[in-house]
Amino acid sequence: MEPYVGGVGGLKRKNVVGGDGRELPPPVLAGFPAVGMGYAGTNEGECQERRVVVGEMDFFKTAEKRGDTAAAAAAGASPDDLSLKKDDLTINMGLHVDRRNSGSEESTVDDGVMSSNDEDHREAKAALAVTKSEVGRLNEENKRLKNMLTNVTTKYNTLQMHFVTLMQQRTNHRSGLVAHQELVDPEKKEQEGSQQLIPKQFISLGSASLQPDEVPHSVGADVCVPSPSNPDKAVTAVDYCPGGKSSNDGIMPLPHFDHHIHGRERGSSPETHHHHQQQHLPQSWLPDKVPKFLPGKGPEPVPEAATMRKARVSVRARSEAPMISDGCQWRKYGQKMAKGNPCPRAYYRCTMAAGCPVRKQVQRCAEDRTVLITTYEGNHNHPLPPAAMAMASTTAAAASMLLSGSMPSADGSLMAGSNFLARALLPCSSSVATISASAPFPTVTLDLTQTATGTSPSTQPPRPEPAHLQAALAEAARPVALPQLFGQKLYDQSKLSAVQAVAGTKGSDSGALADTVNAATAAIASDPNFTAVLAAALTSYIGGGSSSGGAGAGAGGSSGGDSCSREEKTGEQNI
DNA sequence: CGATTTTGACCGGCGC
DNA sequence: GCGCCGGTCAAAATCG
Repeated sequence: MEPYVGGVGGLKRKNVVGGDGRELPPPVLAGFPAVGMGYAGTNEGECQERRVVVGEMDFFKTAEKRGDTAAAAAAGASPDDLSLKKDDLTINMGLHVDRRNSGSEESTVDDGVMSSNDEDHREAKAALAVTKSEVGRLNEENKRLKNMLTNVTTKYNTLQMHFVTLMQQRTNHRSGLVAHQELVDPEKKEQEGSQQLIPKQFISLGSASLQPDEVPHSVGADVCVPSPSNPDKAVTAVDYCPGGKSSNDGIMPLPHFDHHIHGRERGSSPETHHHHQQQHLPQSWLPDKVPKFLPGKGPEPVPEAATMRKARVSVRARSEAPMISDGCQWRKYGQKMAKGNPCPRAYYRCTMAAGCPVRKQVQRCAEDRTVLITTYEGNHNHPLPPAAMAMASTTAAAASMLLSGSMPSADGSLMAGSNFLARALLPCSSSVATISASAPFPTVTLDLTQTATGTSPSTQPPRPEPAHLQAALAEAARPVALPQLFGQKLYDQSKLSAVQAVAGTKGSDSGALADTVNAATAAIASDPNFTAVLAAALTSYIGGGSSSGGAGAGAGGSSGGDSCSREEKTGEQNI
């Protein structure tokens, strides 16, 4: 074994040296440098590296700010039902804010009032009159919208309970080793679930003070995580509920999602294997984890190798900052030019704990370089700060879905319905989760960019009108749309973490998960950060869908983190 | 001085 | 077998 003789680093650098003595990367490389490199330009033309640290785009801080605004809007101004107006979009949506619209309105009125010209006065009065009538109309709309919001919230709660019921049923079946039957007859399951749509189960799930034997065993059983201190000891995720025993000083344990199933993974560097060992989980959790791959039942039995893939979660966000702040600490360990994208792809690994196997790739979208694509992979082996929980939960839930073997069906019915649901439930957001099945690794993409560019509603996907919303909810609640479900604990923790991240964390004794869920429900209207979490929940929800089997290993191509165009070619499906 | 970034080399998978 | 490609390594440089 020869010691590795790595590159010679700086000695071989051929880059131009900047005026400050620092080297400048080749122009193409400098396009959108990743973290720490400081990025001063706003587009590909301004690619010079400078040590002017613009700082990361703080995903959650931004969300919080917007949340305040959105909350104010919910209290007074109108969120304008489900067919939002421009201002509402700026409040609730994307990562960009365009306030020109509201500003221009005000200036119009002011200009009129200040004018000494009679005609201008008349115009100003007319404008004021119009404004007053507009205000009245908006107030009416406010009331109407509040009612609608209540409706949506109620129905969302209903869906949640629905989910919980199904989760428990599913688990009960699994415990009887008949999990696969749920695949065969999801409709029946759902009907049963409908009949048991009772708060009792909701409460039982949410109550952190339940006796151990009262807690449905399934609640935490789906997500077994190795204890950071003792990787060999699987800990159910329920142990991580803030209402539980865990005490943490602002650091929250994370939902764990392990996509590295027993010793196979692309790229087998020594270190990678090392991480594998750290993550090695008791085999007992496997069958439960991948019910889909029970032999001999599926229409297309998937080779075991196909299950041994990493799941990835890709987040697309519009940002001029070099990196989205997701609450974790990252260390850059590489940068490569990826084929088909002039922007370099940066590789980071989590440095919050030694040996944390989580990595992420950051890359600009080739088509729209304002879009930052962050792809997460792996599981943290350490607690996370609250700010990191939302993202981690999102990725965990999404990845868990993939890991569970639930791939999107080629039949788009479920997808269509859920997409509809997503848009209905997220009227202020267009976060769209997509699943790429043909990439080497199954990838969930959460697209948070869609409304950020267009301020014109006409350019947006049609927002559900009230009637449409009803239809969406109804469709989403169809029996066929509620198949075997996702890792329930992840689902719960998604919401949990969302609320905590949004509301600044209730603390370790926040208590009943039910409260959290309720708060999360309330958060729908007040904080766009919930978008990601609900997207995760939806993703998980979809994850229980059909079982068309793992897609093949695509040819060498990259997955979520790669260019937009390629991903679109890979037959991903909208949720 | 430790942590982080930079960057060419190395490695393994895959397609031809 | 060869080349391409994505991912990772690790020495050197840089930062705080």
